[in-house]
Amino acid sequence: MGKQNQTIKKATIYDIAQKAGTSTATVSRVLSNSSYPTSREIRKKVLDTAQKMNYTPNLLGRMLKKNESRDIGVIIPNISNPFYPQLVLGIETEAKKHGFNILLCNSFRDVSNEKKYIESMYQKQVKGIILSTISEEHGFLKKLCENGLKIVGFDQNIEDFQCNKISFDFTAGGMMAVDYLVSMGHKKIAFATSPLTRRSRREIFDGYKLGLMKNNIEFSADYLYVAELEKEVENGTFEFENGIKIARKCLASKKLPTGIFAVNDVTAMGIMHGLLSSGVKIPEDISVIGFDNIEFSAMVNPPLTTINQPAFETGRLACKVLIENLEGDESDYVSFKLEPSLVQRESVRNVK
Amino acid sequence: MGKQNQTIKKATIYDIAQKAGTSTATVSRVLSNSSYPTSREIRKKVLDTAQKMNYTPNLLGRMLKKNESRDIGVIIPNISNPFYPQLVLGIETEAKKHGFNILLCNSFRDVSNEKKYIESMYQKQVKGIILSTISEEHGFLKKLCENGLKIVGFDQNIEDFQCNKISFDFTAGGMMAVDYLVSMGHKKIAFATSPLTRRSRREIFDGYKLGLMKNNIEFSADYLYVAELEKEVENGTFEFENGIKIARKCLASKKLPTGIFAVNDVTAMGIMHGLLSSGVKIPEDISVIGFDNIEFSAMVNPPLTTINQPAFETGRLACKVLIENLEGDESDYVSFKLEPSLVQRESVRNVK
DNA sequence: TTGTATGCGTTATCAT
DNA sequence: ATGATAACGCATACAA
Repeated sequence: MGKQNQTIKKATIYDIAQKAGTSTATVSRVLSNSSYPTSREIRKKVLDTAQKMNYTPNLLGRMLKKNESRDIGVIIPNISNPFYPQLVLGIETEAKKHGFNILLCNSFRDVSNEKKYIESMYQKQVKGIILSTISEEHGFLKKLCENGLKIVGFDQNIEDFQCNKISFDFTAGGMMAVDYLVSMGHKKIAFATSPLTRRSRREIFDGYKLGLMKNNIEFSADYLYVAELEKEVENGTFEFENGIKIARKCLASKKLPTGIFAVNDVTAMGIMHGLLSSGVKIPEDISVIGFDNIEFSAMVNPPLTTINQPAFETGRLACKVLIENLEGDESDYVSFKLEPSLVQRESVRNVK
Repeated sequence: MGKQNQTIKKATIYDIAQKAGTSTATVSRVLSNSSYPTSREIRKKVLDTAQKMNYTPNLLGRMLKKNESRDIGVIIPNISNPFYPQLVLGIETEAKKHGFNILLCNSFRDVSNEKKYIESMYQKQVKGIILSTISEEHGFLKKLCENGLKIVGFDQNIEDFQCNKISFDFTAGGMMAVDYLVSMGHKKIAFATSPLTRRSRREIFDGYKLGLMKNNIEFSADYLYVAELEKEVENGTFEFENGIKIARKCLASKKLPTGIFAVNDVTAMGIMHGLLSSGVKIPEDISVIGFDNIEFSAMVNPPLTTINQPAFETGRLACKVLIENLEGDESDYVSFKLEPSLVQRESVRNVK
C-alpha cells in the first residue's frame, strides 16, 4: 500500500484563470472576497472551477504581497506546567475573537531557545509576540522592537526598554497568604520554597516577610525552608519532590510551625504528601497554604487553600493589549498589574 | 512615551546588495549559507552590511520560492488536559532534533474548529500534520492527503482512508486494570466512567468486561457507574465532578464494590475525593485504580495506582513517523500500537 | 566567482 | 467589469 512521495503541484489562481478562461486578476478578486465588483456569471464560473480543482490559497504568497500577518507569537517557559496552558487558553480565546492565530513555543527557560524562537517568529513575519522572557539581556529583542515588532511581556519583567507588560503582584499575594494564616490564629508561619532564583519567588518571599512584619511577627530563619538541590528541572515532579524534602526538614526541626506557606501549589502538594505520610494531619496538626491556584489544587486531599494567580485572565489581557497595539494607529506602552485573591479550601485550620 | 505605529521597512537582500555594491544573487548566496562559492572579501562585506542594516531574512520569500516548509502542524483536543502537554513535549523533542517547528492548535473537540485549523495549516504550506481528529467524516482531510499532505493520527482512529497511525491499546489497559485488581483479591469490581461517547472510553470498557470474563467474574450492571450530565465540558473540573457524583451514587447503592476502576485519573481523583469526604478510607475500605497516569496522579492522597498511557512516547513516535514519511523518498503507511503498563502506587489494597 | 533575469503565488495598479 | 503587468523577498538557472 505504498504511495509515491511525489511533490504534487497545487492549483494556483493562474491555473484557475486558464480553465475558467479569465485572468488571474479576476480570479484573485473573487477568491479573496475582494470588494471589487465582478459579474455574477464569471464569479460563479471561477468559484466552480476553484472547487473542481481543489484550490486552496497559498498564504505565503498573500502574506508576502500584502505584508500582513494574522499570527502572533507566544513564548512560555514550559507547557507542562499547568499554569501555562491556562494562560495560553486565555490568549487563544482573545486571539480567535479578532481572527488571529497563535504560534506557541516552549523556551524551557533556556536563553538560546528563547532567542531562537523569537528570531524564527520574526522571520515568519509575525507582528507581535507575547512572552515570558528568561533573558537578562534584551538588546536583541529591543532591536527587533525598534524594527516594528510589538511585544507584551508577562511573568518576569523586561527592564532594559519600554514595552507592554502584564504583571502580577506576587508580593501582595505573599502578604495575603500570611494575613490569612494570621487571621486564622497562626503565629508560627513557615515559608517553603525552591531556591530564590526567580523574581517571582523572591517577590512572594518579600510578601511573606512584609506580611509577618505587618502582623508584628518576627521573621525567623528557622521557619524558612528552601529546598536545596542539584539542578533545577523544568517539570512538576521536581517541585513536588522539593515539597517532600521540605516536609522532612520541617519535621526534623525543633521548632514546628503551625502553618506552612508554599511558594507554589505543587510544592504545597509535596509538603502535604510528606507530612501526611509521616502521620501528620492536615490541617489538624499543621496548616498548608499554596500559591497559584492551579486546577489540581482543588483535587488533592485535603483541597488546598491557596492564592489565586489569574492565568487565563493574564493571557486574555496580554493578547488584548497586543492586538490593540497592533491595530491601533498609534499607542503608548501599557502596563497592567493583576491582583491576587484568596481561595479558601480545606488545608488551613482555624487555631483560635 | 508613545511610539508611532508606522510600518517599518525591513532591509532586504536588495538593500544590502545596493549598500555593499554587489548583486542580490551574491547577497543571497552568502546570507543563506549556500554552498555556492563566494570570495572572501565580498562575503565579509555582505555579512558586515547585513549586520549593520539589521537584516533578517523574510522566510515567506524563501518558502515561497523553495516550496519547502520546516513546520509541522499539531492538533490536539485541549491543551489544558494534562495528557496533551506531555504528548506535545514528545512531538517537540523529536521535531527539534530534525530542525522542525511545530504549529499547535486546540480543536476543543469541535469539528469546525478542527477543519478550520487543518485548512489554515495547509494554506501555510505545512507538509505534515499530527492530529487527534474528532470528525467522523474525513473526506476533506482525505482530499488534502491526495494533494500531498502527510498526516499521522493518534487518539481516535481514522478509518475512511489509509494514513499513518499511532494508537494505544485501551482494551488491553482495561483488562490490565481488572487483572491487577483480581490479583489483589478483588471480586466486586466497579467501572466508573463519563458517558461512553468516545471510542477510547468504550474500548476501556470493553477491556473491563473482557477482564471480568477472563477471571470468571460475571458482569453486573450494578457495578457500572456512568456519570449522567447535562453537557460535556472540555476541562478537568468536569471529570472531577463526575467522579464525585459517582462516589455518591456508589455509596448510595446496596452493593458496595471493593474496587473501583475509573476510566481516567481525574475521574478517579473525583471518586477518591467523594469517598474520602464521606469517611470512606482508601484503600482500606475501597480500592481505586485510574487510567492515563497523568503527572498529578502521583501527587494525590493516596497516590493513585493507575494504567500508564505513554503520552510523551506517543508524541515522539508520531513525530518520528511523520518526519520519516516527509523526508523518505517513498514510504508505506505505518501503524503502531502502544501498550499499557501498570503503575502501582497506594490506592489499591490487597484484600486476600 | 559574479551578475542578470526569472519565477514562486498572490494582490494591486493602471489601462481598457 | 476585466485584463495585463508589476511587485512582494528570495533563490537559482544561466550567462558571463
